[in-house]
Amino acid sequence: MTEETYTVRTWSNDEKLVQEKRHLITRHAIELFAEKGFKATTMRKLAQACGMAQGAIYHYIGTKEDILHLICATASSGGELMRAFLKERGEVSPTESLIACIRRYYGWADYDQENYIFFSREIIYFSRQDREMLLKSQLDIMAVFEELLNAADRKGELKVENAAFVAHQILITGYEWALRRWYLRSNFTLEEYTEWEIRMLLRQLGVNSGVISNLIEKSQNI
Amino acid sequence: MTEETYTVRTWSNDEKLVQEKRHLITRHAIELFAEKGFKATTMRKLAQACGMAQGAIYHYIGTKEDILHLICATASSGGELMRAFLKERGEVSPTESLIACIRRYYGWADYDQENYIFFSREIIYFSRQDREMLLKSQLDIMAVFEELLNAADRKGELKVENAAFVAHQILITGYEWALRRWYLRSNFTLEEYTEWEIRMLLRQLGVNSGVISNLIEKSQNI
Amino acid sequence: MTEETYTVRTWSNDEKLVQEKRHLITRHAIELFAEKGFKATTMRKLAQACGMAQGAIYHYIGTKEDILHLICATASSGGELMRAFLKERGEVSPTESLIACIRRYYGWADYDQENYIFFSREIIYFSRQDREMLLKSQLDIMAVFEELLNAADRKGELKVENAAFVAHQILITGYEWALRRWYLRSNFTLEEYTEWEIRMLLRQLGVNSGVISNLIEKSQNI
Amino acid sequence: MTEETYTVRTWSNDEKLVQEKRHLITRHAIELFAEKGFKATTMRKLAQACGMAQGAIYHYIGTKEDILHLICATASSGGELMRAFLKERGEVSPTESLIACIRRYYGWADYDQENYIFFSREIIYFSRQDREMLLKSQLDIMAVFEELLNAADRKGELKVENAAFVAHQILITGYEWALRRWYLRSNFTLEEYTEWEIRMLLRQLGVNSGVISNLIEKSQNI
DNA sequence: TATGAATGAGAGTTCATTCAT
DNA sequence: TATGAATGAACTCTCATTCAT
Repeated sequence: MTEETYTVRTWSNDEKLVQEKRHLITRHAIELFAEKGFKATTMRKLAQACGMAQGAIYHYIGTKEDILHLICATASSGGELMRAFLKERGEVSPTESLIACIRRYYGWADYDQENYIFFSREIIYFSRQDREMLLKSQLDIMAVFEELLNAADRKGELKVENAAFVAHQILITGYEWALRRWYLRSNFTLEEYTEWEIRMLLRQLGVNSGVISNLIEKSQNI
Repeated sequence: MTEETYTVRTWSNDEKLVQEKRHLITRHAIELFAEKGFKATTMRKLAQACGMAQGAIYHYIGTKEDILHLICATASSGGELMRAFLKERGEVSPTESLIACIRRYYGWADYDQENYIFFSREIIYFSRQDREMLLKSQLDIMAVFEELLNAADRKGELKVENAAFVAHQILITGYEWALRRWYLRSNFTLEEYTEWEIRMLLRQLGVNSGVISNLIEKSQNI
Repeated sequence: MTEETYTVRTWSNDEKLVQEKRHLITRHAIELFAEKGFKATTMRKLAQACGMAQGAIYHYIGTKEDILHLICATASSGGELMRAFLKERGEVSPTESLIACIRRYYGWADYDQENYIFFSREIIYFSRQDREMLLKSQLDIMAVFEELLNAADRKGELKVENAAFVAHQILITGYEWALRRWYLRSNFTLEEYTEWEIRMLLRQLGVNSGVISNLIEKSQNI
Repeated sequence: MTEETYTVRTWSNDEKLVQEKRHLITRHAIELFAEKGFKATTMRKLAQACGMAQGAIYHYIGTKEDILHLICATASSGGELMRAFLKERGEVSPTESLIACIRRYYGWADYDQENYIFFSREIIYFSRQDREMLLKSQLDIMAVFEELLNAADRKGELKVENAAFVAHQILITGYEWALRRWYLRSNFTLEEYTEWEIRMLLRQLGVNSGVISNLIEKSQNI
């Protein structure tokens, strides 16, 4: 958990109200920023989308940039979510866990597409701290993949030479689904896309074809 | 080759000068846009960077948006370049050609990093035509990879089940190098990154380990 | 009544305030446009004249051109005003009505001098619709004069050969008072100018000198 | 002849060349100014119309405003032209001369329509001196009409009570032809318009209907 | 003399932010 | 606490004018 390096200004003392309104604001902000971009989204439009007066927004935030920070703060715990997901699923073979995590991550990428687009596009407007936080989140996710790969290797389920590279490929393949979904969809459903990634991945890690098919089939039934 | 759907205004009749100045402008624009973003880059700063007066820029372009179009127009011939590259290299085995093309493309991604970042970030500000042009360029490159994969398959050099997916992965892996180089570099050089991609790729296509090593070694001597 | 073909943008929902501010803006705009011209009047100066900040004006209008339209919209009901005036005066002889209308129109021309100057000068900057609206207004006024001339003729009060031409002359004589008042005043008061016009007019329509004097005297007592 | 109160700058010593170029410039300037307005006409467009380089214009004039002055200087001798025209026609009855002058003036108004529109519209951009010069020109023309009216009155050809007012009306009727020709033409040809003015004028000056017809017919054969 | 690239002040307009109500 | 009118700095773009060639 990164320390909150700066506090977003508010005029209100009612913490709960502040949370509520900030949630409202960031929710609509992501949508608008993803569509039109941070700079091209005016506070007027954002206020309108939130059903608030222009001035009202400034009761809960200090500046437009603060919104980015708030979005960041709520959206930067990828690694933790992944680990929580793993724990919840309980003990299975590392390879099965890996497959489940890929499915999970690609599902998020699809669901949070707007966020992914938004973060990749507006990254320059984030503060250094926020940028680092976002990077850390992605590295965290990669670390999870890497650990699972290594664990599976140790168990002899597969053979990985460069876990860092492979983990990176798993991540970007999911990430690019979010970014390019709009035209990838003419070739693949998310399900197909995910399956092909898993299949190709396991094949390059030396897993036997029959085993791959079994693993995939098994993972679909979850 | 898409027809140029609109002409960028200029007050000059000296075609050569126009080319020169536009090159100057786009060069600095890419740099600034990549760093600060399109909206956040002011024409004053761009003019300054170009060593021109504010007004001077407008001799060679009509509007700020035109700059995007000019950048696009010069950067949207990926497929053609790739095919030209292939032709120039002459007849070799499809697999060797594939490897050479991957090296070539990743080299471009590294060299044009700023462009790649810029395009992925500022895409929303492009006109529909320009967006389509850029997409077409990427699809063109993917098509080259796909064709080579299929050719290699037909020759029995490898076994590909879903050439479209694999081509997509080759592309995005190169693309993401450009986008994430700043932190990937702490793990890989471009050379290493490219080699790992080639190695993983061939492995998942069922190429024998020994052959892979040979092919990679061979391809390095070009 | 022409339909309002386009709506002028405003950020305010308070209709009354919008009306008020627009009135303020157009009032000062006419003054400045009449003095310096539309193009030579800057929005900064206009804002200053209105006692507003530069940006404030744009809460109530969309563009500088909109001001022209707003001015137009309020000033293009000449014919209706004239007919309303006629109705209000009730039934009198057409000739007497004609004389009253001339007095009325010349009075307006004097009162609205700035408008008249402004319209005649800045006409090129008006939209086609607005131009047509203004022309229609003038033709409407002419039509009133023409009808009264014909009615008077039918009643045998005077003899008119070309009512259109005569109506046109009545109109432009009033119109030119507005435009040239600044030097005409060294020869005539508005009162004298109007009387000479009426006198000359009736004379050319074959009205007996004695009758003319009576009619004029009568019309002065209103 | 008004004294030239200020000299327009030139870099050339070749007086003839200067005259020639200035003529070229003013000729095109009138056209463009009449169509688009003084402010809306750019020096670039003017230079283009003249077939000169932007910079070249500034060899022959000092500023854009100078062009207005130059136009003025060439166009402000209405009274003299009228008197020259009278002299040339030789001795005829004042009334016949009056009619001829009206025809002449209305012909000019038609021919020089662009000038008339231009002067009436752009008057605000003229210097005080130029404005006075232009006024003087119009007053000169009116003076000619006034003198002819008085002479005719003295000869008993007609009866004029207020020669100044009548002269003013003759003038503005011609002037308005130039300004409103674009829609007046749907009702009158210039010839008809002029005849109606003459007919109405003579009638209001107490000239006998038969005589009017004779005079008009006679005047047409010139 | 002619050219047209360059200059930069200043135009219209936008918009994050403030503050009286 | 909420409103939205007001502010004014800063944006993109224009254009009369200059000046090196």
